[in-house]
Amino acid sequence: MPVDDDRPRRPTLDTIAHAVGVSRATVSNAYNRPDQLSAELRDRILGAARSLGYPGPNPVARGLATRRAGAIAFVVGTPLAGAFSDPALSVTLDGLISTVDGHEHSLVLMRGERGGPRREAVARLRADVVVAYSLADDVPALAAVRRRGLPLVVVDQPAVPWAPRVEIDDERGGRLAAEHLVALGHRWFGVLAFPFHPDGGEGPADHGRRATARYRISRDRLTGYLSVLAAAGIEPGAMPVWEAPASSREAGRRGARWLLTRSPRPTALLCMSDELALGAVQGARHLGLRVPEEVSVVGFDDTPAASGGDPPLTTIRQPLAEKGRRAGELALAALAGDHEHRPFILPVWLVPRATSGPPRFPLHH
Amino acid sequence: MPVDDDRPRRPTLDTIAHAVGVSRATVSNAYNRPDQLSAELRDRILGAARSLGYPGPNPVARGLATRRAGAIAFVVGTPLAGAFSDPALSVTLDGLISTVDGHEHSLVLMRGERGGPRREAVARLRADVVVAYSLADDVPALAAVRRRGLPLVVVDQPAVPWAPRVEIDDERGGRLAAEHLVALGHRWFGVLAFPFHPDGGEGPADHGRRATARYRISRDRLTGYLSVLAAAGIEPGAMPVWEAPASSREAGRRGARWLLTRSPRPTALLCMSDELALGAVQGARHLGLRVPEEVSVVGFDDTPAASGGDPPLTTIRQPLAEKGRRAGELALAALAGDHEHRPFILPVWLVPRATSGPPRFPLHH
DNA sequence: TCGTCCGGTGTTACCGATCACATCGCTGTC
DNA sequence: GACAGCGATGTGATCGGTAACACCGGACGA
Repeated sequence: MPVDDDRPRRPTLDTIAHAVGVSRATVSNAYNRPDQLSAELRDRILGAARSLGYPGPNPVARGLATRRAGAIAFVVGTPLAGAFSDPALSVTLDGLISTVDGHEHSLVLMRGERGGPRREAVARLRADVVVAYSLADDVPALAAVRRRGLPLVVVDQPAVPWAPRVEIDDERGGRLAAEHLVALGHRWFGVLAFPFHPDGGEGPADHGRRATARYRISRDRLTGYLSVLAAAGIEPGAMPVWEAPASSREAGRRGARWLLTRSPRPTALLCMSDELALGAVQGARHLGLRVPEEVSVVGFDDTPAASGGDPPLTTIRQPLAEKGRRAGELALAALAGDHEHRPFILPVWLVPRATSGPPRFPLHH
Repeated sequence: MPVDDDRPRRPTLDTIAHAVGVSRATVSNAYNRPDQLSAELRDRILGAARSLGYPGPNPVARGLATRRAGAIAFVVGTPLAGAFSDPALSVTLDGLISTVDGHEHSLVLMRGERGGPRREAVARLRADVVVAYSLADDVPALAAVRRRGLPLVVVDQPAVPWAPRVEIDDERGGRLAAEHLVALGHRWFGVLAFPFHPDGGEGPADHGRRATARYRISRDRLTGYLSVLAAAGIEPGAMPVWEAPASSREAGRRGARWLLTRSPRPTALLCMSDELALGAVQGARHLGLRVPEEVSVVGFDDTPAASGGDPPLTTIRQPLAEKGRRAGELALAALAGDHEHRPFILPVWLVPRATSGPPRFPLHH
């Protein structure tokens, strides 16, 4: 790629230095260390810069000299499009950006295809620290991050022993949801699950697929559900589990349609996200089932759509925005050389709303 | 900020060059121009790099040498948090990222506070081109972009004469929505509008505020609405217009609550986004009004939530993903030195669904 | 047999800054 | 009155690459 020198060369520090008759370092100081020179000279320099159209020190060159890219990378594993349509991600990202922005760092986004972000994209990444969000365990890109010597901060996933992380107790979240429904008297359940493997698979997930899951979150939430059901004397082996390919309403509708046509029909659906749950509510209605009279639905996350929905969704709340903020703080800390490895575990709560209630026939069949 | 040299220096091109006994340029070629050296030597170099833990050419240094930051900046004007919660943005951004990703460019995000992105953040921006999304006209940050000599691509807003842009015919969209409702027999309207000014104001918008609007989109859509109503002989002066501070359901609910308590009560609500419209539907229901029997609601955008909602929303469709993709193409083109200034205007359609119908009393009063 | 072309590699000059340190002219002090 | 101290500026090395071009030896054509 030849540099196209047809466009006029833009002014640099040198241009200004010559014009004012001082050294390059002094011009640099005018921008970066105002206390190092007299106010009068500084004004002269800045004035000359303005009239010469110099926009300030080139950030890339500065980056080389300071050996900092001046950016933090946010890496999403979600396949292809649609990543940003996930409100859980939106809210988390928003918390993150609100923390790092202003601290002279910008945010660069890197997305992955199926199987995670590309290794070579990591090699080209201009960033000082990487925040990984919702990646499968052991994606090759992470090895590339380590190879580059970049600090890594993990949100939820993947499980990386050498990286600080912020997460919630997903198993506890699962238990809270299941306990709520068991307490209401439900005995027949269906699970609308996150992906277990990064292969885009959709459909009923058998035991083998669940056991080898490469997403810790899906594993933990499912474990939470099952432990409660087992304790309540419910045979977990027979419980239908639908693996959705993504956290979207459309996927939730499809899953619910399958789950609610099993026999015996579940009276309660445990969903791993609010989007899936919202889709499940729609799916149930399409089947002519009333929520919560005939089917209870419990989500996960408590996104804005959950409380604003119709009906408002019973769900497990996790502090999404705070998760983003904490991740930002950890990233900033890593940049400052603070290598804290203690995971940050945020709380979860049950938020009962209008999509859960006692089953119509407490003793189904 | 002193460079912390306590951490061991990482290998560079020189390290590898010395180890293999070739020149720096040859190592560089091994990565960037495989055809410039023998395959055997290339393998030896790459092998040495691997065993020495060299992660490949430093992207920042490469950026300085090639005079490219290797990134495109996406600048959002939306105040503070919540930007990513807007599905219209999500979809557009996704289209954009899917285009530029893979072309050796990453995406850096810059958000603004009230009043737009900060000028100084623009000065520090490591990017080769800027994509501005939904900014008010004349925000100071744009002057900074120009000062830096960065190409600019505009999506929808702001109106910048020297920048290529992609947009829709917003006035036509407004007309389509209004014509649909007029044809159904409506005579009493309310408008749920986007912000007219970047001051976070919320409430009824009088004529003065509307006339000085700094958001072209809000201006044009409103003009579209009003032109149709005027043609139908409806006095536009009396029509209530609520200015929402953001495109969110919560804001929509609040606006609808005010609009639907005017007298005479509007039988139809023209909303500038689907999120506002979805909120309006909820607001109407809270007031005990049935949609569409007692209130018709028409949105704008046709986001996934519009079709998946309950009830499905009558709306104006615009090709959001394509907008993002086109913006990406324009950005890539600008990078390649192609300075095309013809605006890219995408089509809009009316999508009638379940939230619009004839008014209960065609001749109100 | 000699000149030329060509693939492969080294040379050298940047790219546009930052930073540690040297230098310079004053002022204040004993 | 000499010297230390200090604020203000200049010097020179460096950050880690890229790219144009020079150079070198062997193959090939005349």
